[in-house]
Amino acid sequence: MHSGPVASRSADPKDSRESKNGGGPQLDAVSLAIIEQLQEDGRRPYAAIGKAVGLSEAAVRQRVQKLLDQGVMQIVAVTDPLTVGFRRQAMVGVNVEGDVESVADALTAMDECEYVVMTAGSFDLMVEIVCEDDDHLLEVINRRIRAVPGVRSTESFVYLKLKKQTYMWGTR
Amino acid sequence: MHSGPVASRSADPKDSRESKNGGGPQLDAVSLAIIEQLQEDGRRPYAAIGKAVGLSEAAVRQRVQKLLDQGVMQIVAVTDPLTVGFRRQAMVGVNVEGDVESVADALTAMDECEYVVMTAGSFDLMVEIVCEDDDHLLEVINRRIRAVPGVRSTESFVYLKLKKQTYMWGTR
DNA sequence: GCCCTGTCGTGCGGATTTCGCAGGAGTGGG
DNA sequence: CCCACTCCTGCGAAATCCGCACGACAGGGC
Repeated sequence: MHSGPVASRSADPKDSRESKNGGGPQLDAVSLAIIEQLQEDGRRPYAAIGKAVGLSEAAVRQRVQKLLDQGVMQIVAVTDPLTVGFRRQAMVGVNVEGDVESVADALTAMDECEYVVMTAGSFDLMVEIVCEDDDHLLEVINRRIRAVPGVRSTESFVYLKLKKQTYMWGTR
Repeated sequence: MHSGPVASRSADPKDSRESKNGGGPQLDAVSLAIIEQLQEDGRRPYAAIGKAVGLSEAAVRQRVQKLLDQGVMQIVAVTDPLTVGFRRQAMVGVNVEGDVESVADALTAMDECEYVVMTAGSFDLMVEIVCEDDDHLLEVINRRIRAVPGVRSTESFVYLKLKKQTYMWGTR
């Protein structure tokens, strides 16, 4: 009475690239199910998760720990920044001349950049900025981001109201 | 030997608007500190949090529960969608004629829209889309979003690579 | 074939944490 | 002054977390 099709484990021991981004280590169905459980409630007990996915409590615990260590997933509290005292946010589209990735790395290093993604389209990069007030936002966009070598131009979209924010990937 | 400046509690009993968005219920310093703890590790024990913020275990537990109930914060697992099998993502800028908020509500109702925000700038709305493949993405953008009444035009930015994704608001 | 190695799951205590409840302190209104 | 309300504390019972040892299974080298 174990589980059914458990642990096909396509993982290749030699091929353990934990690059945190890019292709990814290819999760099996059980790990996916565990992640779904934790997306519904990040504090759900391991035993309850085990019951839901057909694994023992200890096995779930080890898998979760590994997913955490590998950086595949993180369990965190998320909030509406406006509620927590960050009054100005913006999405910034960036156009780059030269190496896009090096610019992306420079932006990634900034604390105020909460989200950095390389895109196809009329922007090369999209960056989400979280600031305390207008002065702070102005400084980040006009002084810091535009000062990065390779940045040709930027366009800003100041947030007026956050309507939706979910983390239910895979739960559909 | 309690704590020092605890519980100034600016909360006004009459003024308990828990609108989930917008102004917000004005968190005090202690709740902020609790959130910071849980942003570092969503599974941190209440007792450890209590020690860090100068409160008893039970008090922390009650505060966390309230923050959860009010929708100020949620504790969840977050992942890189690419790792979890969602191979196509895009940010979509939307221009609206008429009531922006009703369009935003319509987009919010779509499962594939993971993030919806009203903005100032050359777009009225920015929407993040998470899809399984190109067909799926195409359908969501060209059929569903553009079919919403009031949508004048859209511009898409397909994700090539996610460079940064953090949840450390308030931890700075 | 055989052994060695590494990965993964299970079972089992003991320490820790969570949870529910009752009580006390502080505040504001009638 | 009393009442209603909110928030914090303390405590005991139940549930959970955590480390550890063992067995099962697959792959590589000899």
